[in-house]
Amino acid sequence: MARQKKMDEAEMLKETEKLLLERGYEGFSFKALSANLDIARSTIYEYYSHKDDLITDYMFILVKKVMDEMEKIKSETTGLDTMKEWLKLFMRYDQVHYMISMRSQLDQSESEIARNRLKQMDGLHGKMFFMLSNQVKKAKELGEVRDDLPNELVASFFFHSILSRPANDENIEGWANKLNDIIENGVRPHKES
Amino acid sequence: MARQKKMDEAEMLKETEKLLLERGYEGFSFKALSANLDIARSTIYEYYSHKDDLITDYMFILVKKVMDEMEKIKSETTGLDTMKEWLKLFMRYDQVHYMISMRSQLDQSESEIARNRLKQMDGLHGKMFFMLSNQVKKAKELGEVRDDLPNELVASFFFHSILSRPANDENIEGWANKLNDIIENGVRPHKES
Amino acid sequence: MARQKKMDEAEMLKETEKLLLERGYEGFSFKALSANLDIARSTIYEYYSHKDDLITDYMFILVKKVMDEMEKIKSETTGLDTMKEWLKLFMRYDQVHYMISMRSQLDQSESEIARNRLKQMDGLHGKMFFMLSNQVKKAKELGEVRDDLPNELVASFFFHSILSRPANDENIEGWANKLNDIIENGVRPHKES
Amino acid sequence: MARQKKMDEAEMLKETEKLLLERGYEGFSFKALSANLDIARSTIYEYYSHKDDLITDYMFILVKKVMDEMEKIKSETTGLDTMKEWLKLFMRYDQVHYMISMRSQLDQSESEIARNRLKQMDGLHGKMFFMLSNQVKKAKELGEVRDDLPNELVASFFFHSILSRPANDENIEGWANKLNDIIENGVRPHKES
DNA sequence: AATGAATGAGATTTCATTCAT
DNA sequence: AATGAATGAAATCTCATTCAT
Repeated sequence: MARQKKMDEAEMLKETEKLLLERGYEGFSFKALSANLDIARSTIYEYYSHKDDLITDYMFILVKKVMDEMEKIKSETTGLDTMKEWLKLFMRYDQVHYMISMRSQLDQSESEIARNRLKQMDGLHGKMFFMLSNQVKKAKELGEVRDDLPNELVASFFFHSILSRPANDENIEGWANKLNDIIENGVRPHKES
Repeated sequence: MARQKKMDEAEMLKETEKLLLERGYEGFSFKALSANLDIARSTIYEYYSHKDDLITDYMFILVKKVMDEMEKIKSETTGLDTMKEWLKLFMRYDQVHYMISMRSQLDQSESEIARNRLKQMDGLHGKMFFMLSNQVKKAKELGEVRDDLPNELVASFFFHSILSRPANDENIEGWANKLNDIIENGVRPHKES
Repeated sequence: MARQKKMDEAEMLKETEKLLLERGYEGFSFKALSANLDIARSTIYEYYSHKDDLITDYMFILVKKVMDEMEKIKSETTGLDTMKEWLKLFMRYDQVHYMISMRSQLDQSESEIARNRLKQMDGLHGKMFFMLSNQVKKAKELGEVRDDLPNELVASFFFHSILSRPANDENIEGWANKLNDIIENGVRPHKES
Repeated sequence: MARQKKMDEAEMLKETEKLLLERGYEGFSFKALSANLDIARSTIYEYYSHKDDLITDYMFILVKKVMDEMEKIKSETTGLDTMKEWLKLFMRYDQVHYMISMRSQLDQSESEIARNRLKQMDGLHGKMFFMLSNQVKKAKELGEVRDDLPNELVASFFFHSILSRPANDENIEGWANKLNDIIENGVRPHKES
């Protein structure tokens, strides 16, 4: 995995993220990366022997970070509150959605290391969804979620809802609340109101 | 090999869609396309002189088709019912979401034709969101949607909700109903129930 | 040689000249030609089965035309007067110089017909220079040209002098006179004047 | 095959010249060049990212070299003597004429670098003609050139005269003298002789 | 550790040319 | 005669990757 070298690997991953977001998998190249980092192209190979190794490494670290923060949040909150905090977390890491859409292109990678890391990532991803679903289950037990809805569907709803961005990105907190509100209460006027 | 047989352009677009979904923008190549269609690579250039021309043509036709069906549905239904039918429509055309994520890579296309078609597409896309938002507004007037939610946010919710797929894709109709139910009523148990 | 067809072959050659002058041998293509003539690309093949056949045909006809006019002028004038009239002729057909510079690229043509026509052209070309040199010889006999100059060199001087164009192309006749004056009398002031 | 051995850029330009003279702009290809240099085609792209970049680089260097030698000659001679030495210089660099005829094909080059270098070249070219004309003016002041001839026309005559090659290329010096003699004194016998 | 140099494989694209109608 | 359709060959160019220093 080639960690802890002298060259600032964190910067390398940061720049990788930037390039991936800007240009997508196809536009991402060691040529561009080395130019942005102002190092020789061949130097990157001292750290990652394949393009896909770097990309999957970046992706894995990203998902891992999200997971870790999810765990932390889970230990501090309960029920739908946890879900709401997770929602905010997903907002902060909204690249994840883009990376997921990119993932499929890596499936046929020639690098075994990359393919292996993808499997690990899928594992994490699965775990993440399990956590989400499980939290829904707990919220149901607390009476916070309707019993007639499949856990996975509700979980997925929280995860994808952040794709609905308001035109003006102003207030993250307010946006999170709105999203959460819709998911919890729906768009119909409440009966009693 | 079948000289003189006029190429079936519909088939070409079909195969284009297939390849784009399978491999993404980067993986899509005239080489692969020509192999799948069993024609010479250069033959494709008789129809589309740039790779991006073909891709944007496919995308435009796709969005147009969705738009047309949206119009039709709109003329037959009202209020949230319209939204629900649109939801089902989005499910049938769920490639649209993938294509949207691909769109950004086409921005710097060297083909002017492609760039123009992208502009047209953006126009259609804008119109589509306007229709969605407008329908939300009408639903509000019918008292079907809470007044405190921004039209665009609700619209966007309908559009993106279909990304929440149940594990087992069995029952499209059932799934659509569930999604719609969540959006309309939220995941919390109703107070009175 | 496929002459006398219904399609206006003269127009085809005219357009060929235009394209060759505009874009050079490399830029000339049946694709562009057919577009300019508003006919199908394949139609051109009814007249010329190879690109180089058309080009060499055009060139040959051009050189032939110049030759014919040279002959005519020769029959009407004598000595340096003939040379002067030829000079004007070369001005009217100044494409010839461009075509000559293009000629070498055709040497390795795959079309035997084209290679043969090149040989014919070279023959004409040789004949043309023979006529020029011969006329110089006759002018010498008339005492109009210095005896110490090689005929070929003087001949060549007349032929190439038209490449010296005045900045403002205004007056062709005046220009011709100036050129002729320099060739005949040189740029030094005359001793007795 | 000789990895790591730094490419000799001078040799690259030499071979470029050879190919351009042999085959013209159209016949010139990186494939042929790489074969002649016994390197991989892609290696050339490490030095010049566009075909036209290489060609214009070569051309610019060529014109620059001629200019520099012109300047040197100018500082050592005066009047028509300078012109005569320049004439010999043009003979040594007679490729220049071929390159000029090629120039127009580069006008629509897609490479901005190439287009820029063309502009620089045009600048040099303009300067060169200015030097020529200016030298004619000085020769006039010395009484060596007739006052009734436009400077530019005389200048152009010197420049193009070298296209008149004697059949047998034997004696460069003798040829130069003949050309110069014609330009200075004309082809007519002198009155007093 | 880092890098300059070189390369091979492949992608996009253009055209001359053929052939059936 | 004329044309629509298809094709093969080649050219330009881009990169991931290797290797010697």
